Amino acid sequence: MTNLEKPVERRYHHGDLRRALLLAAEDELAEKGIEGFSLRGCAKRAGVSHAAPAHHFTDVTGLLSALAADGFERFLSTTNGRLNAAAGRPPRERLIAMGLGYIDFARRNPALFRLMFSSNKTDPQNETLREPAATAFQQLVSSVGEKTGTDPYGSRDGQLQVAATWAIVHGLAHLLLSEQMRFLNERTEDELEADLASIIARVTLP
Amino acid sequence: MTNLEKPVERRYHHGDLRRALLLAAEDELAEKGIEGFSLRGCAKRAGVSHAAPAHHFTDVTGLLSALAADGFERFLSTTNGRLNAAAGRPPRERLIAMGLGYIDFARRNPALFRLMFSSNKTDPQNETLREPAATAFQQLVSSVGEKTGTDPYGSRDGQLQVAATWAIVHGLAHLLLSEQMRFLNERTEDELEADLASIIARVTLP
DNA sequence: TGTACATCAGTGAACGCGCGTTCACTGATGTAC
DNA sequence: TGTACATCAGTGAACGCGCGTTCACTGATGTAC
Repeated sequence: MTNLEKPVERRYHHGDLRRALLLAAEDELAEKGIEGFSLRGCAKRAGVSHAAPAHHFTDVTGLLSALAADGFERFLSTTNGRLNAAAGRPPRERLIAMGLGYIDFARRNPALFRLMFSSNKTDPQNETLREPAATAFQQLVSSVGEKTGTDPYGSRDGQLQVAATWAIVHGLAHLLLSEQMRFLNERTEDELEADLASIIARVTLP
Repeated sequence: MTNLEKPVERRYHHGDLRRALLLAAEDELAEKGIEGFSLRGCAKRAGVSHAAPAHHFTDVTGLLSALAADGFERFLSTTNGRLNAAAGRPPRERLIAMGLGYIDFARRNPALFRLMFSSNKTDPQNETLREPAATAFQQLVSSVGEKTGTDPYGSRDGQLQVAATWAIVHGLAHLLLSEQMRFLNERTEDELEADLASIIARVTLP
């Protein structure tokens, strides 16, 4: 029996515990929510003693910040995917597509979304978190700029356009997550997508 | 020394502990946030043993639900105040004024706002919570109806108009609370009010 | 290729902490007569 | 007006729990020679 045939389990060293812990943390977060999240729970999911995470993340905040950073990267790839899928369409349509991707991400990863955008459990100073978050914001600014043909930073109106776009999309995401707008939550997937697009369109007008 | 001159402190019975606990809970929430909130902390603030709250609220969820219900009532009076202050103005302006009240409430009571709208620490089935929450929603629907001159429930477009208004205002509130849109958070109060109005206006067009 | 050794990644017991809840109790209040 | 008594609102000790963190340790890995 060669080493290759040996079962992976029961090795003293994990191999890639950092990655495994991030995956475990995401499961933990999805199941328990931010409020029920615990480091010990993550270690258990990763099949490792509860003191092990300290070797990879200094503390809970470190782990959650890393998870949020990871979330922003996936968030970016979701919105980027929508932008690319709409390549060639008018900038306004691409902006709406990106907004739908934003909402889609929030609905698929509700707890992670809350961690990224409304939690005080991450460390906003953390460089590995700041950078992807800033990139995500920059993508939005670029898309608005592409649509208006100007640099949104350059004018008050440009800034307001960015804010309005972000706000409506962000608001829709939160409302859907908290299930507080019954007639929106009761729509079928297809109706919902169409309606969300129609709502976002109100803000992206000229 | 008559009883009236006696200090209020040190009475075995509190008199109005229920109310005192709600006030204490609000302080606790504001200082510790939802995640750091504890029943014992509330009891301590109210100057009462930590087992006392059980006589008025069955458990933490009960206390937080009552607090959220109270929040919705104050929320309503804030938005109502804005509506009244704009009495006589065109419906569209009144709708915008209400939206500004919505955001103002969120900024003045950030933790309470999160408790009301994004928390799973309240009991949504709780009747005393459901009723004021529904009333708040109904107020929004009415204001939109007043503006369009129709019953928003009656048409898809009416529903979308309600959703869009709520979403943009809700999104702005969340973005301001999480301080994730720098150029918005950096504005002065007056600039901010004007800009928020301008953003909301984009959605309330015809 | 073999050996010595430093470094690294994990273990598991122990710590102190604050939490929500339970419980027998006690002091105050209100009501019936 | 006085008394007996039920009910109510608060006390404080005790419970068990899960948490994050610390610590001495051990087993595996990688590197220098």
